Amino acid sequence: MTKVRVRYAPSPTGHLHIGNARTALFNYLFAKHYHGDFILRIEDTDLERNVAGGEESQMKYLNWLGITPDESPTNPNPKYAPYRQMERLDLYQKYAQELIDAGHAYKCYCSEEELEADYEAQKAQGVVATQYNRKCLLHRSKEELAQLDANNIPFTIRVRVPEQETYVFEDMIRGEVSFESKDIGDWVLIKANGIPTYNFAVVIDDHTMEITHVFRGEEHLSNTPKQMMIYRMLNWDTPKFGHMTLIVNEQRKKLSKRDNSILQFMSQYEELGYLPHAMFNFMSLLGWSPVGEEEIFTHQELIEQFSEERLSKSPSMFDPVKLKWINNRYIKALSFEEFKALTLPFLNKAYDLSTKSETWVDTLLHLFQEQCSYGQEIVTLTSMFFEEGVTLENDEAESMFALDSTQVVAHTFAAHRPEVWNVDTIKETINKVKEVSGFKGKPLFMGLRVVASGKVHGPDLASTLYLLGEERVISACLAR
RNA sequence: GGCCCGUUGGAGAAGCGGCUUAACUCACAUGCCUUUCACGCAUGCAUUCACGGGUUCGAAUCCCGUACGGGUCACCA
Repeated sequence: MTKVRVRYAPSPTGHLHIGNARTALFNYLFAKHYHGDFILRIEDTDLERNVAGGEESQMKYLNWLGITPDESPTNPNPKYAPYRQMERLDLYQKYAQELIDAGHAYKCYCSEEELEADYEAQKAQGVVATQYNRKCLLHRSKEELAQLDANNIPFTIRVRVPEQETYVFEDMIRGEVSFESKDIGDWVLIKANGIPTYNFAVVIDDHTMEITHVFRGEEHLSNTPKQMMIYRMLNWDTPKFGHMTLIVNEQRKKLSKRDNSILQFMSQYEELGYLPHAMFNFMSLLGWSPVGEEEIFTHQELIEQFSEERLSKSPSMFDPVKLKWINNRYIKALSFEEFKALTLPFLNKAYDLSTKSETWVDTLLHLFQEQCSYGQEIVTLTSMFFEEGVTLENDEAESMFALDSTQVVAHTFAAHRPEVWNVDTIKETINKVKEVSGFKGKPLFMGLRVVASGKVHGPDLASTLYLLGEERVISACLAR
C-alpha cells in the first residue's frame, strides 16, 4: 500500500476556526494512525479575502493544538514544493492549457454583467439552479472569438462539462454518493485574473502532491463531482474522499463565523485559558466516536483509536457545556504549579493582589482547582473574596441567615476568635463554637458560611473564612 | 426549486438484521460519603428509535413513500 498522505488546506483569511481545526485534526489523526504524512498547504487564491498574518495564525494555533505538519510552506519537501497556491500558478496554467488543447475547456469572454443578466433571465423563467449558457462555446463565431482575443478582452477558462456523465464515488463516511453531469454548469477553472478557482487548483495540487485521502466538511460534497471530472479528463486517479458532518449550533445551523453567540476561534479559547489538549480531545468527539465508554484521551490514544469507520454521518452539535466539562477534567489533572501558572495571570489582571500574601493566593487557588473549568473562570469563581460587604445570594441564604442558631453561632465565633488567623486555627475555633453553642453540622457550618459570605454553597469553610479575612468575618459575625 | 445529506432520551451519542427488555457522556433527581458545601461513589431517568407502509421467522438497523431539518447550486474557499 502506498503511503498515506493527507492535507489540511486552509485559506489564510483569519484565525483558526473550530470547523477548520477539526478538519485538520481528523486528517492528522488519520495520517498518524496509518503512519502517513500530514501536509499543510495554503490556498491563498482569493486575493481579496487573504489577510496579513493569516497563514502565521493558522500555523500558530495548529501548533498550539499539537498538530504538527510533516510538510508545510516553512518545512517543505522539495519534491512537492511550493506549498502556497499563489506560488504554483504556472502549474495551473499548464494544465488548463492541456484541457483546452484536448477540447475539455475553453476561453470565455463573457463579462460579469453579461453573466448576471443571463442568470437573471434564467431565474425569470423559473430556473433556480442557473447554469452558464455556453455562449462562448456555442454561440460565438470563430471570428468573434478571435476579435475578442485580439482586443485583449479578459477571459476566464471554463471546463466543458461532459453530457450525460455520472460521477459515483465511495465516500469513506457516507458510502456511495452519485451526481449527474447535467446538474453542473460549465464552471470556471481559471479566473480572469489568471488565478485558478478552488475546485481546479485543489485537483492539481492533490494530484501533484500525491494526496491519497481527503477528509473535508460536508459542504464540499457537491464540489466532488466537479473535481472528479477534472481527474477524469486528465486521466488521474482520484484520492479517496470522506465528507465529515457539519458542526452545527444549538439551532442546528451550520456554524457561521459571523455568529457571535459561540466562540469559534482557537485564539478565543486560548485567551480564555482553555487547555490545548482538552480542545484536541473535545474536537475529536465532534463527528467521531470512540469504541469504549471512555471519552478522555491523550494525543497518542486518539491516534491509536482513530478509525475513519467511526466517523458519523449526522451533524454534530457544538456543545460548550461539554467543552467546559472536558476542560475541567484536564484542569483537575494539572499539578498545582501548572494550575497556578494558568490562572494567576487572569487573577492578576482582574484584581489587585498586591496586599495579599503568597499563602493567601495559593490557598485561594488550591480551593478552586477542582471546579475551575477554564483559566479565566477563576475570576468569577473567586469574586466573593475581592468584594466588599456581604450580600445574601438567594432566598435559601436569607432564611438560613434569619435562623436563631445562625446568630448564636456567629456571635460565639466572634467571641472565640483565634489569636492567629490561619486555616488551622479557624478550624479549631469552629470546633470550639460547636462545643460552646451545641450546634453542629448544617446549622453550624451553613450559619457561619452565610453570615461571612452570603452564600449557601462554596469551598471548604475554614479556608473560605481565612481568605475572606479576619476583619471582615468578625465584623460580619458581630453585625448578625 | 434541482441535486446531495441527515432525523435515536432534556442535550451529545453508540448501534451496521437476532447477544438490545437501546451502551456511554453531559444535565437532572435521589441516596451514600464528608461535623456544612464541593469532590467522589451508587442508583434512577427512551417499553422505544420522525411518521406511514413493505421485506423478513425476526428491523432502530434493509426497501419505498411522507414530513421535518440541513448543505450546495460564484470569476469564495
